[in-house]
Amino acid sequence: MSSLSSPFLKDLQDRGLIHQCTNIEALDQLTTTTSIPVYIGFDATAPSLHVGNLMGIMILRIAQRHGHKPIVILGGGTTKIGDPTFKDTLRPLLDETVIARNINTIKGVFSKYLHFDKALMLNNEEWLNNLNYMDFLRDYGRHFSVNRMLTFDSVKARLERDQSFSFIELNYMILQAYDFLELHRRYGCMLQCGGSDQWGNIVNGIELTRRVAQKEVLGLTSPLLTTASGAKMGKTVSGAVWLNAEDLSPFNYWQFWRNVEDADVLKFMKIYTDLPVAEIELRKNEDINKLKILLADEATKLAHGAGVLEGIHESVTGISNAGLPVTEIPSQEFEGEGMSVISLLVRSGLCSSNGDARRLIRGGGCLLNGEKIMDENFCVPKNILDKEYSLRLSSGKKKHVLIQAIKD
RNA sequence: GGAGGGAUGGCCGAGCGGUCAAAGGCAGCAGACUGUAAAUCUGUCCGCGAAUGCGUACGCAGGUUCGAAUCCUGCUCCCUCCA
Repeated sequence: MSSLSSPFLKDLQDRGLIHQCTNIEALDQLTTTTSIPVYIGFDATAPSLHVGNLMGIMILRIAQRHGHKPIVILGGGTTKIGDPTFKDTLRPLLDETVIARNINTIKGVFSKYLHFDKALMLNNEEWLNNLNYMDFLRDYGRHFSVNRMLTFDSVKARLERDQSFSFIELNYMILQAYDFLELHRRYGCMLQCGGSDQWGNIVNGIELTRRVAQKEVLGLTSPLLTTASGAKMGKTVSGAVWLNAEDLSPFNYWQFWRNVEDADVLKFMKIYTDLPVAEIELRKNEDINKLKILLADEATKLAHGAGVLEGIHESVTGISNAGLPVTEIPSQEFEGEGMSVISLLVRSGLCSSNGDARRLIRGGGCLLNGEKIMDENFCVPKNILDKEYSLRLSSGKKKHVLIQAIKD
């Protein structure tokens, strides 16, 4: 890949977001001279998006910044089928109403990252639902070579598994290919992006468009990201790192970025923040913890708005508890004996069971307003609550919640 | 269609009538060190209980036995070899 002239592609390249392109010269020329619609598809299998989806979102954001037009496809139609790509088993087929509800909430997440006055969010159900099977087979099905489909790594991987690979799954890639063609027809879409695992699916769409519409559309994939220690991005054991405040508090989102491994900091800054690459390069020798805070701030700002940062900083430095996730407890529960810490740990979600809470306390990991609690049976008397009627409960030094007593 | 082998805790994997809530490893959680990093070390790691303990759990359903993850019967799913 010699020198690129398109600012958009240069930006992507500088940020390490380019893995493969079907025709980089053509794309470079196209994006240098004109503004094009760029599409990425997202699954609607969950009610929100998580950090694993964030790279795609950021690519669209960068595209928009350079004057191109992002098209977000929420795969309402394709989600009904389930992407078999590199999966070992058939995914459970999701109920339509669940998918519709998911799409609705996902829209909210997206609007934080893209300006939809100059971008589109579409549900591919719009065209997939009305397809007539016979017509579809005759008009499009004949352009797909099964021999060829079977050569794709994603399919090969699936065939090598012992479990059966059903026809419905083989159709996923056909429908995704059709999406691209349809987007080209309707909106002049020229480029589909995706993770490198989407290469085969993207190429199919390009070929279909060439055969049916005699147009050359393009594909660009990004590297599959793992953390320095090899874990998949955006997945932790306790679950996905969600981008919406309902599923993951801004404080915990911030903590996720704050605790990234040293080796990942610069890479993540380039991918997950708006900071100019030049500035990142300039600052790369600064204190690593300062950089992590910068990363956390910038990433959190995008997902939750700059407004949450002050509270988070105060919570982290101990000035206040303003940014902590809150667990409300009716104040009368503190009457009499007081409220048991074990119960507070469980109710706040810091621990998964009473036993878990007990173990935490035994291990010296439970703190109440910064004071280590060593007695498993400790009960919080009412007078410990400060004037705000609240207290800070912590599991270790990174996880904190605010226990808020409420009067009824 | 025939012959064998297998299914164990989030994952991998030992156990093959009692001492098994089930070795070991990984992942997780907390502690120590550091820097809210990595590596390392320590503890912990089904639920309830302060605890002796109790309840659930070794693919599913039954059975034998004082007692079963371990033996028997049937079922489901997987693997290997032969046709």
